[in-house]
Amino acid sequence: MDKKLVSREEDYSKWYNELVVKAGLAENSAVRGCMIIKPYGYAIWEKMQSQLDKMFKETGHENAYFPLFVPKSLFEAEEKNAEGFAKECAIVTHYRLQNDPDNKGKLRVDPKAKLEEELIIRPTSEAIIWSTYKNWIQSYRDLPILINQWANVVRWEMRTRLFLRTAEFLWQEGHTAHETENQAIEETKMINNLYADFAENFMSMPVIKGVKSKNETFAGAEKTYCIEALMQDGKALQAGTSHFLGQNFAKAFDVKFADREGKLNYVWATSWGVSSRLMGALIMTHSDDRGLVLPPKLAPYQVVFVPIYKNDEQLDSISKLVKELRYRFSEKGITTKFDNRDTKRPGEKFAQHEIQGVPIRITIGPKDLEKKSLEIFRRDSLKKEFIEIDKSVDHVIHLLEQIQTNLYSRALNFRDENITEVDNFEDFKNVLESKGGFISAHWDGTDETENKIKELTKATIRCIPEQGEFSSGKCIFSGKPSAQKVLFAKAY
RNA sequence: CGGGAUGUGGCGUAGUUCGAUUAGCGCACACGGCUGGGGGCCGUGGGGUCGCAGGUUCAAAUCCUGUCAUCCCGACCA
Repeated sequence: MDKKLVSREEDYSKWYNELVVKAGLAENSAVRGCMIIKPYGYAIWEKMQSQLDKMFKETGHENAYFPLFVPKSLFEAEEKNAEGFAKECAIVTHYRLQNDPDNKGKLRVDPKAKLEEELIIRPTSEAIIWSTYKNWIQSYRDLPILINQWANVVRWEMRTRLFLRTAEFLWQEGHTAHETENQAIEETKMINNLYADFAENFMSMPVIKGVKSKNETFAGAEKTYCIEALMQDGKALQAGTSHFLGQNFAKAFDVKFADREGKLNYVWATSWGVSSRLMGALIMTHSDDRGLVLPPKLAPYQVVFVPIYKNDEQLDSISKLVKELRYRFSEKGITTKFDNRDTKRPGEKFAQHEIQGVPIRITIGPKDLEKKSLEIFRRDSLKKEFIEIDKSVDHVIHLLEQIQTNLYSRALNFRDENITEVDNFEDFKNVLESKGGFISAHWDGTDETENKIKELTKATIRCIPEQGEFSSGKCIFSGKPSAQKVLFAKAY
């Protein structure tokens, strides 16, 4: 099979890029670091979006939309947040172009159109949102505010990678305001659990829930909760974060409310987000050498019908059957597509749907019509079977469930096999070099040790896990006492 | 911003060391036909002036200078 994609042993990033392009998910744009999301990729994103949106709404959140531009004075209000993002901001300084007198047919920036105050293109929206919340909140009766926004943000990254890191990306960001510290913390945790639920039950991607070390905590947050996933090349990927912001933004933007006793208090805040990076996570969790593998719950269509025919009469009778089947499938909530393009041959269609990760393919030809059966192919195991037409609907329902859980358990096995317990720094380095994956080890809790390990090995603390072993021990690097093991890994 | 590399039809490339036919090939594309149960076959055809600017030369994709862009490796990050 010389036509398959670059094999796993070869450069993983090349493999990843080729896959993204060949599957028709996205491509690089002419603008450096930016990405064009193609229809098929966007369809998957929309699936994720609508599911997450539903989950947010079920937990009491509403959608709203805030401006793309953040005046610099607002942006710098919360100092830590501003400092954290300053190095990667795109800035609007002018609002008009004019004909260039020295260069016919070209335009130039009109020097007279300089903005009095620069506008930052949001790298995240805390600033603009909290400057707004100030006006919305007077009393505890105005709380909580539970708002989510679907938006694009810009972070001027040095090095980019399709979906995983692009200069502009799509995401959702939740921004909530609460009466008490406890309520805000509960919200932060609830959202992190919601993200984990989404990752595991919809993306079939196992994640580890935990808290970030101080070093890795979001700029401006008190505490960052996260979900961490492991990719097939042994690198970790931060899949979602939920931040407890304390009163930092309330103080920076002077957002006070009258509490139940009539006293003025700063409100408590959270923010949380997942981005189009989840697309990258999805790809890097399940794909194989034939291409993308999609969990049925996120596939733009779950079943594709491919007809095989020699003449119009054959196609007609196949089409008739497909039409009926599609109707029966859609009654059961299964999404289908009939690939009756006359411009491609079956073999090419098979290959294309495999690259695109369609969970189930049903092939129908004259032989099947005769035998009243169908050829059903599942993408995850690459196995074919023949099923009687009358039993096909129930069978496909069952198969889709199986694929969904099979993908999860496959990924879970891989993940668990790649968590290594380590007791000393030598082993730590060896495992990191040879095997990769997560390394569970004791850490003394200091920034200093964390930075030193990062410097020496490029591994960072992905999270302090919520669950697992809590026995105390000695830090593998400094030998100082440690309360619990934390997870290290090289990360995207 | 530091280190390395590369720019040749839509994509991938050969040619560059050592200057010389009409810049070659594969894929893709278009047309015709055979086909059709895993990226099939045959034939025909269209499309490039070699990233850009300048220089050397009888002659430049090839040599020189400058410039722009992209990619990879670092630092930074969801």
